[in-house]
Amino acid sequence: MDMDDGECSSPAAAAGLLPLFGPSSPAAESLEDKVRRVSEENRRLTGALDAILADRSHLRGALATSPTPSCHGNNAEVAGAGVTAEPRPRVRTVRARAEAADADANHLKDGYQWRKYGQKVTRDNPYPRAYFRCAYAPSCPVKKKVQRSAEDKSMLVATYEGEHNHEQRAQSEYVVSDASTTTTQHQQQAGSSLPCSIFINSLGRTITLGLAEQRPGSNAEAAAAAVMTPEFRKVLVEEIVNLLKNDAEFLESLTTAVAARVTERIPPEHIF
DNA sequence: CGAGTTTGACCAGCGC
DNA sequence: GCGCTGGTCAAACTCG
Repeated sequence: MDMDDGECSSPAAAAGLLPLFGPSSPAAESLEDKVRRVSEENRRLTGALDAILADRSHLRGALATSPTPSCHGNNAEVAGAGVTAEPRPRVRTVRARAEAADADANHLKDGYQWRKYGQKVTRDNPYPRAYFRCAYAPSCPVKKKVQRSAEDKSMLVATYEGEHNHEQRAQSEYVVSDASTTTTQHQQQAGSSLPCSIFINSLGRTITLGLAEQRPGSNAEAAAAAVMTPEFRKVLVEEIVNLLKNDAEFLESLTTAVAARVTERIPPEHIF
C-alpha cells in the first residue's frame, strides 16, 4: 500500500489550516464531496486489502494443513486464554517487514526502547528468537519476542506481552491492533478485535498488515473464513481509517494536499 | 568505564 | 522419571 504522497509539508499546514474533520470545515468542499471522497478512499482501501488478503490466502492454507507450528512455550501460555478467568498478560503479535538496517538483527522499531536479555533457536524456525524487555522503565513488565518468519525471511514477527506502564513513543510508529485471545473470540468480537495486526509507520509512509499467529487449538480454516468476510473487511477498513485520523503526520499531509487541491480550483481572480 | 549484547547454563512446564 | 523445549539468568564480551 503506497502511502507516499510526495513532499507535501508546507508552512501553511504547520501554521494550522482549518480542520478537515472538525465541525467548521470550509465551505469550499461540501459535505457531500467529502463523503464521496471518503467513500472512494474506502473503496480503494478495500481493494488494497483484497489484494493483501489474496496474497495471504496461500499462507493461511499452508497454516491450516501443516502440523501446528510453534506449539510450545510462549504460545502454550496463550493457549489458555479464554479458558480460565484469570487475567493474563496482554499478548499482541505484530508482523512487519524488516527494514534494511534491521535485516541482520532481530530489531523491530516500535517507538520503545528495548533491552535484549536472551536469544534462542526454536524448533520450528531456523532463525533465532530474540527476547527483549522494555528498557525505558525498569518496572515496566512488557516483554517482546522477535523472530524472523520461517516462511518469509524478510518478515519479522514480534510478540508483545503485557502493557507498558509508562508513556514513551519516540517515533511515529504505532502498534495498533490487538492480536490476542483465541480465534473464537476473534470471530465473536469481530466488531472490536481483529485477528490480524496493523503496523503503521508514518515516517516510512507504509502500512503493514499481518495475520496473527495461529494459536494452538485454534481453527485456522475458521479464522481464514472469518478474515474473508465482508464484515471483517469493513471493520478492518474502519480500523485503518480511525488510525489514520489519529495520525498527526498523515493528517498534516492530507490537509496540505487538500489545501493544494482547493487552491487549484479557486479561480485566479479570487486569489489576492 | 559504563551500558548494552552475546551466549552457554540453568530452570520450569509438558508429554510420554 | 525422563527427555524435550521455551524462557530466563548472568558472566563474559563488545562498543562508544
